[in-house]
Amino acid sequence: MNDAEATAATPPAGGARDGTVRELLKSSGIAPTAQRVEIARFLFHRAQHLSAEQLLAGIDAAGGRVSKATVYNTLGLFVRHGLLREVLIDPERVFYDSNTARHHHLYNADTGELSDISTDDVAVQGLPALPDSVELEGIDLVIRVRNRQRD
Amino acid sequence: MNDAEATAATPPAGGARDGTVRELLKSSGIAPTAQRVEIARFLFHRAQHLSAEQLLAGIDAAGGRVSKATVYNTLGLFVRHGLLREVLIDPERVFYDSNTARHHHLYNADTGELSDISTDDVAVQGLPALPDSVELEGIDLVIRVRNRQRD
DNA sequence: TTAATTGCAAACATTTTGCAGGTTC
DNA sequence: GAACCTGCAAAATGTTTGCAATTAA
Repeated sequence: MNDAEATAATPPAGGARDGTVRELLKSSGIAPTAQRVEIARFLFHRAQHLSAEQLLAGIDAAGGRVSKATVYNTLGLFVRHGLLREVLIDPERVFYDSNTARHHHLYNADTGELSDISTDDVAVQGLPALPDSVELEGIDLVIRVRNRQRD
Repeated sequence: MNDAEATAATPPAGGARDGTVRELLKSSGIAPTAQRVEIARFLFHRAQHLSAEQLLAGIDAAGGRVSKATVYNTLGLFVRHGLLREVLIDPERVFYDSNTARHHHLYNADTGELSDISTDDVAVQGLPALPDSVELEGIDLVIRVRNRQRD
């Protein structure tokens, strides 16, 4: 029910905009089809957090024409290729973060507002030594807050 | 498809076991119905991470008789009363952590194994000053790893 | 006996899938 | 023209809800 909205903090990882998007995709080993370019343009224009539905609606509103299946396919593809980061904050839906630089999140459960926190401000201390059998995939830090006043 | 399994690290928050569960519920302002006691016994017997489905299956296997609706109702109730903590790690389903003491998580995306990390080992440094309008609800730190070797 | 709780089944929302038609190199 | 993509609609989850029957204080 909450509307998670992006609060840009740092520029998009790839720094890709407009025509450059095609290059970004190619250099990531992704065939730059019309739909993928459309989606990438929308996503990487600025750092933001979007659900699949929000993305689809946004592209629609911008006059784009991409099917739901392709949106899901493409989001998964971008995540696998490291262009996008999944953010699991709301059990109802997955959010996709077009800022892939290392950073953390501040989430207001009441407003649904999701904002970035730089690792300069908040850091994780004392990472455990990982067994040789595994490798670090990522560190997800979410600071959850809510508006003051009890139920 | 992964099976998230618990790796106990610290004893259950309430330290409740057997008959004491009834007291735990009462002192939390929860009417101790047969089903809730059943669920609480199962959950708080030890620190663990369970999905709703796993909980239901576990109770079933133990000879208990609780409906799916009641499982979901009760999990939500326990979370609202602070007896349980939601863990959002897998977009497919919510996990519930019966260890409500402050701690972090280590998640192996390949095996689905989820284990606790003490705040003595890994700590978050430099919490931002929060505006007066909000209060801290919690800090979720997940260290994601996967087995070595590429796709 | 009045309010709260349970269980069933149906309803929901998000995400995935099968497959026919298109596109690309 | 062979492999890959797209879009539609249907299917597959996990979770919630409506409501009648049951239980509890």
